[in-house]
Amino acid sequence: MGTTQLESVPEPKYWHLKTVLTDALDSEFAVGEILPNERELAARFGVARATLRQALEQLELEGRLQRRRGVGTTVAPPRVGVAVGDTGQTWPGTETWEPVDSEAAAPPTAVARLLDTVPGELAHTVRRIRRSHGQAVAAELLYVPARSVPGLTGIDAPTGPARARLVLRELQRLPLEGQDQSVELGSARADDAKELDRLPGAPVLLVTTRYIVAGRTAAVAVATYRADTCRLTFGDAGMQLLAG
Amino acid sequence: MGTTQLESVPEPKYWHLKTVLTDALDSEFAVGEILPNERELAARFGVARATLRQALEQLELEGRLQRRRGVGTTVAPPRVGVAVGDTGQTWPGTETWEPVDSEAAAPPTAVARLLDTVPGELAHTVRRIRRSHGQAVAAELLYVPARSVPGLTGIDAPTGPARARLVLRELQRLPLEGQDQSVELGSARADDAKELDRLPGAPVLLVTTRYIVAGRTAAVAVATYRADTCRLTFGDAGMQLLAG
DNA sequence: CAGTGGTCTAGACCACGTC
DNA sequence: ACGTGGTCTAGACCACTGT
Repeated sequence: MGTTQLESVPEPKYWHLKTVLTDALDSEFAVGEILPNERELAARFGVARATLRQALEQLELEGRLQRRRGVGTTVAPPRVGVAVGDTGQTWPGTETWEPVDSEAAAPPTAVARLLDTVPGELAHTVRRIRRSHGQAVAAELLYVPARSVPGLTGIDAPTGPARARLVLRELQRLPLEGQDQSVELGSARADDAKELDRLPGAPVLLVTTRYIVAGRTAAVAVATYRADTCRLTFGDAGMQLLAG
Repeated sequence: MGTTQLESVPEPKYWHLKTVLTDALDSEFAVGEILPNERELAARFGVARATLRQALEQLELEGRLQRRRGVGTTVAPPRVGVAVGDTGQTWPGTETWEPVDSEAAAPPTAVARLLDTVPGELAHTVRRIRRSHGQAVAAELLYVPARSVPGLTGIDAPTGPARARLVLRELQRLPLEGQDQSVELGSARADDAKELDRLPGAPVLLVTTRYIVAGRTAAVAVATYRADTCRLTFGDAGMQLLAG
């Protein structure tokens, strides 16, 4: 960079490093290429490894790098656009989401509030995975209160995907009126992290969807998207790719 | 916590610390309360300050804490829900967004691609701030290509908010057909960080909106929302609050 | 096994807000 | 001036992935 900005407000080293690396990534590296290891890079830039890591962390957060323990640091492909909004009046994703299993469990209190159930009340809890180009991009927990699927009261206890599909089939019978969504930043719980092939605590985008049937909340889904690789799209059509 | 889990897969200290602190925040602290300082907390938990900081960082990312240099660490209020989608066929926010200024500038190449202009071509670039309860929650750059506002060719060069309002008024004359949006994780540029009262590099949610008029992209907005304090809402109505 | 990134330590100094 | 969080260092060891 040409910014020799008089140091009146000295730029942190890791910040400057980040811009240097960003430029290098743009000009000298191809997607998938492996960078030199952290000790080498730190030495080359004359900083401590912790400082170098601070810069790498930000670049990973921005989706420019991908780091894997035991392997190395590679240049990440541009983020994938995944459609999350605008499914309109149809229940989402028999193709996009892959059922994993289902059980009766008490939803977190925040979800119970949305479902308008009493805390501690059980709900069918369906676990699903969303894949894109073979990679898992999101893990979801879909909470369906018993009142929404009365046909399932005396469930014959199949397990795994079969049971999940059973709940979903019952749910999809209902006439969906609309949905609410919200997006916020979070960190991956241990189980989600495992399925998304990330470390616990990795930054994720939490998408909470409230499905409305007959004026009430019939189900709530909390989906955990990998923040490093995903760009969530809402609206008419998938947007073209962005970068930087 | 009671998890004395055999250490077969030893939990990182900062992760365990985080859960301990989370529980403490839920039970023993009120919103706005000031925590003991980092050196004290680190000593109390018997870890190095860097390790303690790793836990605090995650909690800040999740919107549970707010840290300010020279002041201290406080317990954050629940995230604010801010409506970003579903403005329908109306141009957004004469009330929510406060115009700051405007100039003719070449948009970043990613934006130029969306606008379908040649790279380097100038566009009216309007800067706006969005406030919620007095706090700045988002900074936006709205790019309007000259072709969208032909009435503004020989602009008489007012400056600041006046000029911004001029461009907006002209834009809002157009019949809006629809919009596309995408959300991704980013880190705050220095100028945005300043207006959002955060440090450069702070985690933000980047919302890119494409405004469609007569089948074309009439304008593109890139809004930078504080990821720590905001929950973006899409759809029918603002969702009730969530926590955890 | 060697090499990678992930965690952790015990210090130091700096920038900022408040008093 | 003082106390806060922010940056930075130079080490150490651990967990994971590949060969």
